[in-house]
Amino acid sequence: MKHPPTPRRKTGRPLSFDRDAALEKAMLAFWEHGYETTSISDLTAAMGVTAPSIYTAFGDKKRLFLEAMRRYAGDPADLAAAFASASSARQAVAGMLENAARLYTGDATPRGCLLASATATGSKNAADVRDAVAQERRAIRAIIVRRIERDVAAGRLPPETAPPVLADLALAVTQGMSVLARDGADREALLAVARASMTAWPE
Amino acid sequence: MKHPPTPRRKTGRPLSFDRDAALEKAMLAFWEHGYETTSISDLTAAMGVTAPSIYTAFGDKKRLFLEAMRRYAGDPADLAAAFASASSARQAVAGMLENAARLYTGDATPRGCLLASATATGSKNAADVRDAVAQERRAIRAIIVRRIERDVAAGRLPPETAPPVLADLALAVTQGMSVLARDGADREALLAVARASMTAWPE
DNA sequence: CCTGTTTCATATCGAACGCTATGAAACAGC
DNA sequence: GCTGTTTCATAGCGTTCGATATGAAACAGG
Repeated sequence: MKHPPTPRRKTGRPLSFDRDAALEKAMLAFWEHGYETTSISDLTAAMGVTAPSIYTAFGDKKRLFLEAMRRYAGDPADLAAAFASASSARQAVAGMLENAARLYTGDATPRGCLLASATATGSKNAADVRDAVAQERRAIRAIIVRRIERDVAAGRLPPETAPPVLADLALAVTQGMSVLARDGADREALLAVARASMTAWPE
Repeated sequence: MKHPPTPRRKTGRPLSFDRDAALEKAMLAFWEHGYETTSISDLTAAMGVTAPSIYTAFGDKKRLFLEAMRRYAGDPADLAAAFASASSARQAVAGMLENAARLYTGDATPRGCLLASATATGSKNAADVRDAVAQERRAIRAIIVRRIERDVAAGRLPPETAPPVLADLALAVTQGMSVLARDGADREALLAVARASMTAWPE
Protein backbone atom coordinates (compact mmCIF):
# COMPACT_ATOMS: atom_id res chain seq x y z
CA MET A 1 0.00 0.00 0.00
CA LYS A 2 1.56 3.22 -1.18
CA HIS A 3 0.62 6.45 0.50
CA PRO A 4 0.73 9.78 -1.27
CA PRO A 5 4.00 11.56 -0.59
CA THR A 6 3.92 13.37 2.74
CA PRO A 7 3.63 17.08 1.89
CA ARG A 8 7.25 18.24 1.83
CA ARG A 9 8.03 20.39 4.80
CA LYS A 10 10.74 22.90 4.18
CA THR A 11 10.87 24.53 7.57
CA GLY A 12 8.56 26.34 9.94
CA ARG A 13 6.49 25.62 12.98
CA PRO A 14 6.02 21.89 13.50
CA LEU A 15 2.62 20.23 13.29
CA SER A 16 1.04 20.10 16.74
CA PHE A 17 -1.06 16.99 16.09
CA ASP A 18 -0.58 13.49 14.71
CA ARG A 19 -1.73 13.76 11.12
CA ASP A 20 -2.42 10.04 10.70
CA ALA A 21 -4.33 9.81 13.97
CA ALA A 22 -6.44 12.83 13.05
CA LEU A 23 -7.14 11.32 9.65
CA GLU A 24 -8.30 8.11 11.29
CA LYS A 25 -10.61 10.02 13.64
CA ALA A 26 -12.08 11.81 10.65
CA MET A 27 -12.60 8.50 8.88
CA LEU A 28 -14.44 7.10 11.88
CA ALA A 29 -16.67 10.18 12.04
CA PHE A 30 -17.50 9.88 8.32
CA TRP A 31 -18.10 6.16 8.78
CA GLU A 32 -20.61 6.70 11.54
CA HIS A 33 -22.47 9.77 10.31
CA GLY A 34 -21.85 9.88 6.56
CA TYR A 35 -19.99 12.32 4.36
CA GLU A 36 -22.36 15.26 3.99
CA THR A 37 -23.99 14.76 7.39
CA THR A 38 -20.66 15.07 9.22
CA SER A 39 -20.02 18.78 9.68
CA ILE A 40 -16.70 20.53 9.99
CA SER A 41 -17.70 21.20 13.58
CA ASP A 42 -18.16 17.45 14.12
CA LEU A 43 -14.74 16.86 12.59
CA THR A 44 -12.94 19.43 14.74
CA ALA A 45 -14.43 17.76 17.82
CA ALA A 46 -13.57 14.24 16.67
CA MET A 47 -10.09 15.07 15.46
CA GLY A 48 -9.18 17.49 18.23
CA VAL A 49 -7.97 19.94 15.61
CA THR A 50 -9.27 23.42 14.81
CA ALA A 51 -10.86 24.18 11.47
CA PRO A 52 -7.98 26.20 9.98
CA SER A 53 -5.55 23.40 10.84
CA ILE A 54 -7.77 20.86 9.12
CA TYR A 55 -7.85 23.01 6.00
CA THR A 56 -4.10 23.57 5.88
CA ALA A 57 -3.37 19.90 6.53
CA PHE A 58 -5.97 18.24 4.30
CA GLY A 59 -7.27 20.83 1.86
CA ASP A 60 -11.03 20.85 2.23
CA LYS A 61 -13.75 18.51 3.47
CA LYS A 62 -13.95 16.68 0.17
CA ARG A 63 -10.24 15.92 0.00
CA LEU A 64 -10.20 14.97 3.68
CA PHE A 65 -12.89 12.38 3.05
CA LEU A 66 -11.28 10.99 -0.07
CA GLU A 67 -7.90 10.70 1.63
CA ALA A 68 -9.49 8.99 4.64
CA MET A 69 -11.37 6.57 2.40
CA ARG A 70 -8.35 5.66 0.31
CA ARG A 71 -6.16 5.29 3.36
CA TYR A 72 -8.40 3.12 5.51
CA ALA A 73 -11.09 1.53 3.34
CA GLY A 74 -8.54 -0.87 1.95
CA ASP A 75 -6.45 -0.57 -1.15
CA PRO A 76 -8.02 -2.49 -4.06
CA ALA A 77 -4.52 -3.77 -4.79
CA ASP A 78 -4.48 -5.48 -1.42
CA LEU A 79 -7.79 -7.15 -2.12
CA ALA A 80 -6.56 -8.20 -5.53
CA ALA A 81 -3.49 -9.77 -3.95
CA ALA A 82 -5.58 -11.63 -1.41
CA PHE A 83 -7.87 -12.87 -4.14
CA ALA A 84 -4.95 -13.91 -6.32
CA SER A 85 -3.34 -15.96 -3.57
CA ALA A 86 -6.57 -17.60 -2.42
CA SER A 87 -6.94 -21.29 -3.25
CA SER A 88 -10.19 -20.66 -5.10
CA ALA A 89 -12.65 -17.95 -6.01
CA ARG A 90 -15.12 -19.54 -3.65
CA GLN A 91 -12.68 -19.41 -0.78
CA ALA A 92 -11.73 -15.84 -1.60
CA VAL A 93 -15.33 -14.63 -1.63
CA ALA A 94 -16.23 -16.63 1.49
CA GLY A 95 -13.29 -15.01 3.25
CA MET A 96 -14.29 -11.57 2.09
CA LEU A 97 -17.83 -12.04 3.35
CA GLU A 98 -16.62 -13.36 6.70
CA ASN A 99 -14.22 -10.46 7.10
CA ALA A 100 -17.02 -8.05 6.28
CA ALA A 101 -19.35 -9.69 8.81
CA ARG A 102 -16.70 -9.33 11.50
CA LEU A 103 -15.72 -5.80 10.52
CA TYR A 104 -19.30 -4.52 10.46
CA THR A 105 -19.95 -5.80 13.97
CA GLY A 106 -16.61 -4.94 15.55
CA ASP A 107 -16.30 -2.64 18.53
CA ALA A 108 -13.31 -0.71 17.18
CA THR A 109 -15.29 0.79 14.33
CA PRO A 110 -18.86 1.98 13.70
CA ARG A 111 -21.43 -0.55 12.55
CA GLY A 112 -21.76 -1.31 8.89
CA CYS A 113 -19.57 -0.39 5.96
CA LEU A 114 -18.00 2.98 5.20
CA LEU A 115 -18.15 2.41 1.44
CA ALA A 116 -21.78 1.32 1.55
CA SER A 117 -23.24 3.96 3.82
CA ALA A 118 -21.18 7.15 3.91
CA THR A 119 -22.44 8.33 0.51
CA ALA A 120 -25.56 6.23 0.02
CA THR A 121 -27.40 9.41 -0.92
CA GLY A 122 -26.57 13.09 -1.03
CA SER A 123 -27.08 16.47 -2.62
CA LYS A 124 -25.86 17.45 -6.05
CA ASN A 125 -22.89 19.24 -4.49
CA ALA A 126 -21.48 15.89 -3.42
CA ALA A 127 -22.07 13.99 -6.65
CA ASP A 128 -18.35 13.76 -7.33
CA VAL A 129 -17.67 12.26 -3.91
CA ARG A 130 -20.41 9.69 -4.44
CA ASP A 131 -18.87 8.85 -7.80
CA ALA A 132 -15.46 8.34 -6.21
CA VAL A 133 -16.92 5.91 -3.67
CA ALA A 134 -18.87 4.12 -6.39
CA GLN A 135 -15.64 3.83 -8.33
CA GLU A 136 -14.11 2.08 -5.33
CA ARG A 137 -16.99 -0.39 -5.26
CA ARG A 138 -16.64 -1.00 -8.97
CA ALA A 139 -12.95 -1.76 -8.54
CA ILE A 140 -13.80 -4.38 -5.93
CA ARG A 141 -16.41 -5.88 -8.21
CA ALA A 142 -13.92 -6.15 -11.06
CA ILE A 143 -11.49 -8.04 -8.83
CA ILE A 144 -14.17 -10.54 -7.81
CA VAL A 145 -15.34 -11.05 -11.38
CA ARG A 146 -11.82 -11.71 -12.61
CA ARG A 147 -11.10 -14.22 -9.86
CA ILE A 148 -14.27 -16.16 -10.66
CA GLU A 149 -13.47 -16.08 -14.37
CA ARG A 150 -10.09 -17.56 -13.57
CA ASP A 151 -11.67 -20.50 -11.76
CA VAL A 152 -14.15 -21.05 -14.57
CA ALA A 153 -11.35 -21.05 -17.12
CA ALA A 154 -9.40 -23.50 -14.95
CA GLY A 155 -12.40 -25.83 -14.77
CA ARG A 156 -12.71 -25.30 -11.02
CA LEU A 157 -16.18 -23.90 -11.56
CA PRO A 158 -18.75 -25.22 -14.07
CA PRO A 159 -18.53 -23.62 -17.53
CA GLU A 160 -22.11 -22.33 -17.30
CA THR A 161 -21.18 -20.22 -14.27
CA ALA A 162 -21.91 -16.51 -14.74
CA PRO A 163 -19.08 -14.65 -12.99
CA PRO A 164 -20.81 -11.24 -12.92
CA VAL A 165 -23.87 -12.75 -11.23
CA LEU A 166 -21.87 -14.43 -8.48
CA ALA A 167 -19.83 -11.25 -8.02
CA ASP A 168 -22.94 -9.09 -7.81
CA LEU A 169 -24.44 -11.52 -5.32
CA ALA A 170 -21.35 -11.27 -3.14
CA LEU A 171 -21.42 -7.47 -3.37
CA ALA A 172 -25.12 -7.29 -2.62
CA VAL A 173 -24.75 -9.55 0.42
CA THR A 174 -21.81 -7.50 1.64
CA GLN A 175 -23.61 -4.20 1.36
CA GLY A 176 -26.83 -5.67 2.66
CA MET A 177 -25.01 -6.94 5.73
CA SER A 178 -23.97 -3.35 6.33
CA VAL A 179 -27.59 -2.32 6.70
CA LEU A 180 -28.34 -5.33 8.89
CA ALA A 181 -25.42 -4.44 11.14
CA ARG A 182 -26.63 -0.85 11.45
CA ASP A 183 -30.05 -2.17 12.40
CA GLY A 184 -28.50 -4.10 15.25
CA ALA A 185 -27.86 -7.57 13.86
CA ASP A 186 -25.10 -9.32 15.81
CA ARG A 187 -21.96 -10.94 14.48
CA GLU A 188 -23.36 -14.47 14.42
CA ALA A 189 -26.37 -13.37 12.39
CA LEU A 190 -24.12 -11.75 9.79
CA LEU A 191 -21.80 -14.73 9.63
CA ALA A 192 -24.81 -16.98 9.10
CA VAL A 193 -26.01 -14.78 6.24
CA ALA A 194 -22.55 -14.85 4.69
CA ARG A 195 -22.39 -18.65 4.88
CA ALA A 196 -25.94 -19.06 3.60
CA SER A 197 -25.22 -16.89 0.58
CA MET A 198 -22.26 -19.12 -0.30
CA THR A 199 -24.56 -22.11 -0.68
CA ALA A 200 -25.83 -20.39 -3.80
CA TRP A 201 -22.50 -21.16 -5.44
CA PRO A 202 -22.38 -24.14 -7.82
CA GLU A 203 -21.16 -27.61 -6.71
CA MET B 1 -54.00 0.58 3.57
CA LYS B 2 -55.45 3.16 5.90
CA HIS B 3 -54.40 6.76 5.59
CA PRO B 4 -54.39 9.19 8.48
CA PRO B 5 -57.61 11.22 8.53
CA THR B 6 -57.38 14.19 6.23
CA PRO B 7 -56.99 17.27 8.47
CA ARG B 8 -60.59 18.43 8.94
CA ARG B 9 -61.25 21.63 7.07
CA LYS B 10 -63.86 23.82 8.64
CA THR B 11 -63.85 26.66 6.19
CA GLY B 12 -61.46 29.14 4.67
CA ARG B 13 -59.37 29.59 1.56
CA PRO B 14 -59.00 26.33 -0.36
CA LEU B 15 -55.70 24.58 -0.84
CA SER B 16 -54.07 25.72 -4.07
CA PHE B 17 -52.13 22.52 -4.69
CA ASP B 18 -52.77 18.77 -4.79
CA ARG B 19 -51.65 17.56 -1.39
CA ASP B 20 -51.14 13.94 -2.48
CA ALA B 21 -49.22 14.93 -5.60
CA ALA B 22 -46.99 17.25 -3.58
CA LEU B 23 -46.38 14.48 -1.05
CA GLU B 24 -45.35 12.12 -3.83
CA LYS B 25 -42.94 14.68 -5.26
CA ALA B 26 -41.41 15.09 -1.82
CA MET B 27 -41.06 11.33 -1.49
CA LEU B 28 -39.25 11.13 -4.82
CA ALA B 29 -36.88 13.92 -3.76
CA PHE B 30 -36.11 12.15 -0.49
CA TRP B 31 -35.68 8.87 -2.38
CA GLU B 32 -33.12 10.35 -4.72
CA HIS B 33 -31.14 12.59 -2.40
CA GLY B 34 -31.78 11.26 1.10
CA TYR B 35 -33.55 12.73 4.08
CA GLU B 36 -31.04 15.17 5.55
CA THR B 37 -29.42 15.97 2.23
CA THR B 38 -32.70 17.12 0.70
CA SER B 39 -33.18 20.75 1.73
CA ILE B 40 -36.43 22.63 2.17
CA SER B 41 -35.35 24.61 -0.87
CA ASP B 42 -35.06 21.35 -2.85
CA LEU B 43 -38.51 20.36 -1.65
CA THR B 44 -40.17 23.65 -2.60
CA ALA B 45 -38.71 23.25 -6.09
CA ALA B 46 -39.76 19.61 -6.41
CA MET B 47 -43.22 20.06 -4.94
CA GLY B 48 -43.99 23.42 -6.54
CA VAL B 49 -45.12 24.70 -3.16
CA THR B 50 -43.68 27.53 -1.07
CA ALA B 51 -42.10 26.83 2.28
CA PRO B 52 -44.89 28.23 4.49
CA SER B 53 -47.44 26.12 2.60
CA ILE B 54 -45.35 23.01 3.18
CA TYR B 55 -45.21 23.72 6.88
CA THR B 56 -48.94 24.38 7.24
CA ALA B 57 -49.81 21.29 5.21
CA PHE B 58 -47.30 18.78 6.58
CA GLY B 59 -45.89 20.14 9.85
CA ASP B 60 -42.14 20.12 9.48
CA LYS B 61 -39.52 18.36 7.39
CA LYS B 62 -39.43 15.37 9.71
CA ARG B 63 -43.17 14.76 9.60
CA LEU B 64 -43.22 15.33 5.85
CA PHE B 65 -40.65 12.60 5.38
CA LEU B 66 -42.36 10.17 7.72
CA GLU B 67 -45.72 10.72 6.08
CA ALA B 68 -44.19 10.25 2.64
CA MET B 69 -42.44 7.08 3.73
CA ARG B 70 -45.53 5.56 5.32
CA ARG B 71 -47.69 6.51 2.39
CA TYR B 72 -45.54 5.28 -0.45
CA ALA B 73 -42.96 2.83 0.89
CA GLY B 74 -45.63 0.22 1.26
CA ASP B 75 -47.73 -0.61 4.24
CA PRO B 76 -46.29 -3.60 6.15
CA ALA B 77 -49.86 -4.88 6.37
CA ASP B 78 -49.95 -5.13 2.57
CA LEU B 79 -46.72 -7.11 2.53
CA ALA B 80 -48.05 -9.34 5.27
CA ALA B 81 -51.18 -10.01 3.23
CA ALA B 82 -49.15 -10.83 0.14
CA PHE B 83 -46.96 -13.17 2.14
CA ALA B 84 -49.95 -14.81 3.78
CA SER B 85 -51.63 -15.52 0.46
CA ALA B 86 -48.47 -16.76 -1.26
CA SER B 87 -48.29 -20.46 -1.96
CA SER B 88 -45.02 -20.79 -0.05
CA ALA B 89 -42.44 -18.79 1.82
CA ARG B 90 -40.02 -19.44 -0.98
CA GLN B 91 -42.42 -18.08 -3.55
CA ALA B 92 -43.22 -15.08 -1.41
CA VAL B 93 -39.57 -14.15 -0.94
CA ALA B 94 -38.73 -14.80 -4.59
CA GLY B 95 -41.57 -12.50 -5.55
CA MET B 96 -40.40 -9.83 -3.14
CA LEU B 97 -36.88 -9.95 -4.54
CA GLU B 98 -38.12 -9.80 -8.11
CA ASN B 99 -40.36 -6.84 -7.32
CA ALA B 100 -37.46 -5.09 -5.64
CA ALA B 101 -35.19 -5.73 -8.63
CA ARG B 102 -37.78 -4.21 -10.94
CA LEU B 103 -38.61 -1.30 -8.65
CA TYR B 104 -34.97 -0.32 -8.13
CA THR B 105 -34.33 -0.16 -11.86
CA GLY B 106 -37.62 1.41 -12.96
CA ASP B 107 -37.80 4.71 -14.80
CA ALA B 108 -40.69 6.10 -12.77
CA THR B 109 -38.67 6.27 -9.56
CA PRO B 110 -35.06 6.94 -8.55
CA ARG B 111 -32.63 4.05 -8.51
CA GLY B 112 -32.36 1.89 -5.45
CA CYS B 113 -34.53 1.68 -2.37
CA LEU B 114 -35.96 4.55 -0.34
CA LEU B 115 -35.86 2.58 2.89
CA ALA B 116 -32.29 1.43 2.34
CA SER B 117 -30.69 4.67 1.26
CA ALA B 118 -32.61 7.74 2.46
CA THR B 119 -31.33 7.44 6.02
CA ALA B 120 -28.31 5.16 5.64
CA THR B 121 -26.34 7.62 7.73
CA GLY B 122 -26.98 11.00 9.29
CA SER B 123 -26.35 13.45 12.07
CA LYS B 124 -27.55 13.06 15.62
CA ASN B 125 -30.41 15.46 14.93
CA ALA B 126 -31.97 12.88 12.63
CA ALA B 127 -31.50 9.84 14.84
CA ASP B 128 -35.22 9.52 15.42
CA VAL B 129 -35.95 9.53 11.70
CA ARG B 130 -33.34 6.83 11.15
CA ASP B 131 -34.94 4.80 13.91
CA ALA B 132 -38.34 5.13 12.29
CA VAL B 133 -36.99 3.84 8.98
CA ALA B 134 -35.14 1.03 10.76
CA GLN B 135 -38.40 0.15 12.46
CA GLU B 136 -39.99 -0.21 9.05
CA ARG B 137 -37.23 -2.58 7.97
CA ARG B 138 -37.63 -4.61 11.16
CA ALA B 139 -41.35 -4.93 10.50
CA ILE B 140 -40.62 -6.34 7.05
CA ARG B 141 -38.11 -8.76 8.54
CA ALA B 142 -40.64 -10.01 11.08
CA ILE B 143 -43.13 -10.73 8.32
CA ILE B 144 -40.58 -12.77 6.38
CA VAL B 145 -39.47 -14.68 9.45
CA ARG B 146 -43.04 -15.59 10.34
CA ARG B 147 -43.84 -16.79 6.83
CA ILE B 148 -40.78 -19.04 6.79
CA GLU B 149 -41.61 -20.38 10.23
CA ARG B 150 -45.06 -21.27 8.95
CA ASP B 151 -43.60 -23.33 6.12
CA VAL B 152 -41.17 -25.05 8.47
CA ALA B 153 -44.01 -25.91 10.84
CA ALA B 154 -46.04 -27.23 7.92
CA GLY B 155 -43.16 -29.42 6.80
CA ARG B 156 -42.79 -27.50 3.54
CA LEU B 157 -39.24 -26.58 4.55
CA PRO B 158 -36.76 -28.91 6.32
CA PRO B 159 -36.95 -28.77 10.12
CA GLU B 160 -33.31 -27.69 10.40
CA THR B 161 -34.12 -24.51 8.45
CA ALA B 162 -33.20 -21.33 10.32
CA PRO B 163 -35.93 -18.79 9.46
CA PRO B 164 -34.02 -15.73 10.73
CA VAL B 165 -31.03 -16.59 8.56
CA LEU B 166 -33.08 -16.96 5.38
CA ALA B 167 -34.96 -13.78 6.22
CA ASP B 168 -31.75 -11.85 6.84
CA LEU B 169 -30.34 -13.18 3.59
CA ALA B 170 -33.39 -11.95 1.72
CA LEU B 171 -33.15 -8.56 3.41
CA ALA B 172 -29.43 -8.28 2.75
CA VAL B 173 -29.87 -9.15 -0.92
CA THR B 174 -32.71 -6.64 -1.20
CA GLN B 175 -30.76 -3.80 0.33
CA GLY B 176 -27.59 -4.81 -1.46
CA MET B 177 -29.44 -4.68 -4.77
CA SER B 178 -30.30 -1.10 -3.91
CA VAL B 179 -26.61 -0.19 -3.88
CA LEU B 180 -26.00 -2.13 -7.08
CA ALA B 181 -28.85 -0.28 -8.77
CA ARG B 182 -27.47 3.08 -7.67
CA ASP B 183 -24.11 2.06 -9.09
CA GLY B 184 -25.73 1.50 -12.45
CA ALA B 185 -26.54 -2.22 -12.53
CA ASP B 186 -29.34 -2.93 -14.98
CA ARG B 187 -32.58 -4.78 -14.36
CA GLU B 188 -31.36 -8.12 -15.73
CA ALA B 189 -28.33 -8.05 -13.43
CA LEU B 190 -30.51 -7.48 -10.40
CA LEU B 191 -32.99 -10.17 -11.40
CA ALA B 192 -30.09 -12.58 -11.81
CA VAL B 193 -28.81 -11.74 -8.33
CA ALA B 194 -32.29 -12.24 -6.90
CA ARG B 195 -32.64 -15.64 -8.57
CA ALA B 196 -29.13 -16.70 -7.59
CA SER B 197 -29.77 -15.86 -3.95
CA MET B 198 -32.84 -18.09 -3.98
CA THR B 199 -30.69 -21.12 -4.82
CA ALA B 200 -29.38 -20.80 -1.28
CA TRP B 201 -32.76 -22.01 -0.05
CA PRO B 202 -33.06 -25.66 1.01
CA GLU B 203 -34.47 -28.40 -1.28
C1' DC C 1 19.67 37.12 16.80
C1' DC C 2 17.47 37.80 12.58
C1' DT C 3 14.94 36.20 8.47
C1' DG C 4 11.93 33.07 6.21
C1' DT C 5 8.57 29.66 6.56
C1' DT C 6 4.89 27.17 8.48
C1' DT C 7 1.33 26.36 11.98
C1' DC C 8 -1.12 28.24 15.67
C1' DA C 9 -5.64 30.21 17.98
C1' DT C 10 -9.13 33.66 17.44
C1' DA C 11 -12.63 35.65 15.12
C1' DT C 12 -15.12 35.76 11.84
C1' DC C 13 -17.03 35.59 6.53
C1' DG C 14 -21.00 34.99 3.06
C1' DA C 15 -24.22 31.41 1.99
C1' DA C 16 -27.45 28.04 3.01
C1' DC C 17 -30.03 25.83 6.54
C1' DG C 18 -34.90 24.88 8.80
C1' DC C 19 -38.49 27.57 9.90
C1' DT C 20 -41.86 31.53 10.75
C1' DA C 21 -43.99 36.42 11.29
C1' DT C 22 -46.93 39.24 8.63
C1' DG C 23 -50.70 40.91 6.17
C1' DA C 24 -53.33 40.34 1.92
C1' DA C 25 -56.41 37.00 -0.52
C1' DA C 26 -60.03 33.41 -0.97
C1' DC C 27 -63.38 30.75 0.62
C1' DA C 28 -68.18 29.24 3.98
C1' DG C 29 -71.82 30.67 6.84
C1' DC C 30 -75.11 34.00 8.13
C1' DG D 1 -71.82 42.24 2.60
C1' DC D 2 -69.92 41.23 6.78
C1' DT D 3 -67.39 37.92 9.89
C1' DG D 4 -64.54 34.06 10.78
C1' DT D 5 -61.31 30.87 9.10
C1' DT D 6 -57.72 29.16 6.31
C1' DT D 7 -54.11 29.62 2.75
C1' DC D 8 -51.48 32.68 0.14
C1' DA D 9 -46.86 35.17 -1.21
C1' DT D 10 -43.27 38.02 0.61
C1' DA D 11 -39.75 38.71 3.50
C1' DG D 12 -36.78 37.58 6.93
C1' DC D 13 -35.84 35.21 11.51
C1' DG D 14 -31.74 32.89 14.19
C1' DT D 15 -28.55 29.16 13.45
C1' DT D 16 -25.29 26.38 11.27
C1' DC D 17 -22.77 25.41 7.18
C1' DG D 18 -17.98 25.14 4.78
C1' DA D 19 -14.21 27.88 4.55
C1' DT D 20 -10.76 32.10 5.71
C1' DA D 21 -8.45 36.51 7.14
C1' DT D 22 -5.45 37.83 10.63
C1' DG D 23 -1.55 38.20 13.39
C1' DA D 24 1.05 35.89 17.03
C1' DA D 25 3.93 31.69 17.90
C1' DA D 26 7.37 28.04 16.81
C1' DC D 27 10.66 26.16 14.28
C1' DA D 28 15.37 25.90 10.55
C1' DG D 29 19.04 28.13 8.39
C1' DG D 30 22.43 31.70 8.32
